[in-house]
Amino acid sequence: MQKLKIYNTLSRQKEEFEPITPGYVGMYVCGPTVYNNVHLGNVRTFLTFDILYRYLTNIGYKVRYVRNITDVGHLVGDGDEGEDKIGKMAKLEKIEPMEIVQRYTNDFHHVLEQFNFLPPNIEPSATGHMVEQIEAVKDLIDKGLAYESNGSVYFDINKYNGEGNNYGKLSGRILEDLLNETRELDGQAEKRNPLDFAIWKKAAPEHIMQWPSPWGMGFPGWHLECTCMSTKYLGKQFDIHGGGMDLKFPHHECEIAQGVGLTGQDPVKYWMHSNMLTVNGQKMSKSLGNSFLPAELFAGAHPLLDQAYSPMTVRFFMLQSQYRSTLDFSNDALKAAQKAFRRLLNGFRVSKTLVYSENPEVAIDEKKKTEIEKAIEGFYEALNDDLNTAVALAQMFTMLKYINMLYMNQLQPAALGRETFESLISKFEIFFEKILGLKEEKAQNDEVVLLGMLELYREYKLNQQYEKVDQIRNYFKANNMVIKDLKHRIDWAWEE
RNA sequence: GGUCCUGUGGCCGAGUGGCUAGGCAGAGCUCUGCAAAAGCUUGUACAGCGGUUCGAAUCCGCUCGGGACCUCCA
Repeated sequence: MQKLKIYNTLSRQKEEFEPITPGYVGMYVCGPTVYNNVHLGNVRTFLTFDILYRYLTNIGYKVRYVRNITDVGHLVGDGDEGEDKIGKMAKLEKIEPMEIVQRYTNDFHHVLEQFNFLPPNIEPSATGHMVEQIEAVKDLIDKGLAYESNGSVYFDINKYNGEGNNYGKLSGRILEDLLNETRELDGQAEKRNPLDFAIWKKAAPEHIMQWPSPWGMGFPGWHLECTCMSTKYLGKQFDIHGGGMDLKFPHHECEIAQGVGLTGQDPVKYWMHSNMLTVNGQKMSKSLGNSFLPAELFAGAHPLLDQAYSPMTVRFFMLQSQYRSTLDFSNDALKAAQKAFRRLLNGFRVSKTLVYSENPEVAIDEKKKTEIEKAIEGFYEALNDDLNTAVALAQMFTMLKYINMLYMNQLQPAALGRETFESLISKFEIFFEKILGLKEEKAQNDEVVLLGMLELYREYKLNQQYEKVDQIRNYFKANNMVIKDLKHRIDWAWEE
């Protein structure tokens, strides 16, 4: 088994990954709040964990990957007041909240599919775990770590820390500092301490998403769902919890507090946070208005883009950086990525055609052989080093060079020996397809090539070269297509 | 204001005490009917100033620039 090292936000250093149960990995990733379209920044986070999931699986772990859908409880605006995001959209569009949820869940799935992300093993939703969340609130009240106030229930930070815990340990916050910087927000009066966070919120009568509870009609606090769903499916303690940097505080901090409060145990062994995607050096975010929707990118329909970029180009582009670094999004960078990806893709296509042949005349080229073996090993080493996909790709380009040489007949397979040759080909394909999750994309405009064929057809016909004409017709026929030779134009159609 | 991250060649982006990252772009060569593709060669890069060290892009200090979190955000 590969020795994987992961940067753990909790310890602020790279740690050797050792699962709680040997051979098995439980991993939880905070999914989207489905109140509008996912943007490219969101995609980067899910890509990070897609790579992790693929890699863990590939090196032999049995992985249970849970990624939630937040469909209630995430509030608009600051603090613990404000409307529910989904409720707000539903009101604006005058449709059922569940219609909002369904629409953007579909969009989310569609986008992730385009980027070739593997689906998680379990994709639970907050509204589907209302019972668990209410039970958790009750439990926290029973344990004295939460209190009811005016129909809402808050987590008691002072009480929690008084029991020897450390709220703030994940994000490196100090309670006093946090207190000093607390702004005046509505609804603070209900809390014993401004830092206390809602685990259950009373719903105003006009609030469209609400459930009955021992504290009246209301809805769960945002942080609670992840605690309930992660522990339900992965256990009181599980291996990896991931999400974007911006969830570190307060979301993940609160999850730890809730988890510890409920079970007395730290819920997560390794916390992983992927960094932000930036545009002109600034974080891409919905509120800043500088976010790109995947669909805009694929169509090139955005003022900051001067052409369209395919999903795999973008995937490749993101893989060129390490997940803990910010990544800046620009036309130049994307164009470079497009070219590089296509080069790699051509190598992938070509690799499938390469066949080993013995040749006793050809001596083994030890230098090349060693370089290939080092590249293969280097690929694993790179991913083992906290998923350094940038370095892993660099190894792929070394492998690509030899694949191209073989393809161009600049290098004899026998010069590598059967073993190295075969491992070059098979590893390259596994790395490309299975671990990095790249794939061939059909040309969007194969129609253009078709029209070129028809143009040739027209010319041959004009020159009465009927042999060629028939040949072209046969190509079409072999693909269930026919050429329609009309008076005013030449066209093709599916054979009926 | 507090906490933290960051500044790498024309562009993107790894690295983090001594060993060529890589990609894109540029230049030259080989191959080639022409091209393309492919291969080869080619870059005195590490914000500035000082310090530690036999040796620093890498560690320390200061200065300047950029960013994140502290409030919804992946």
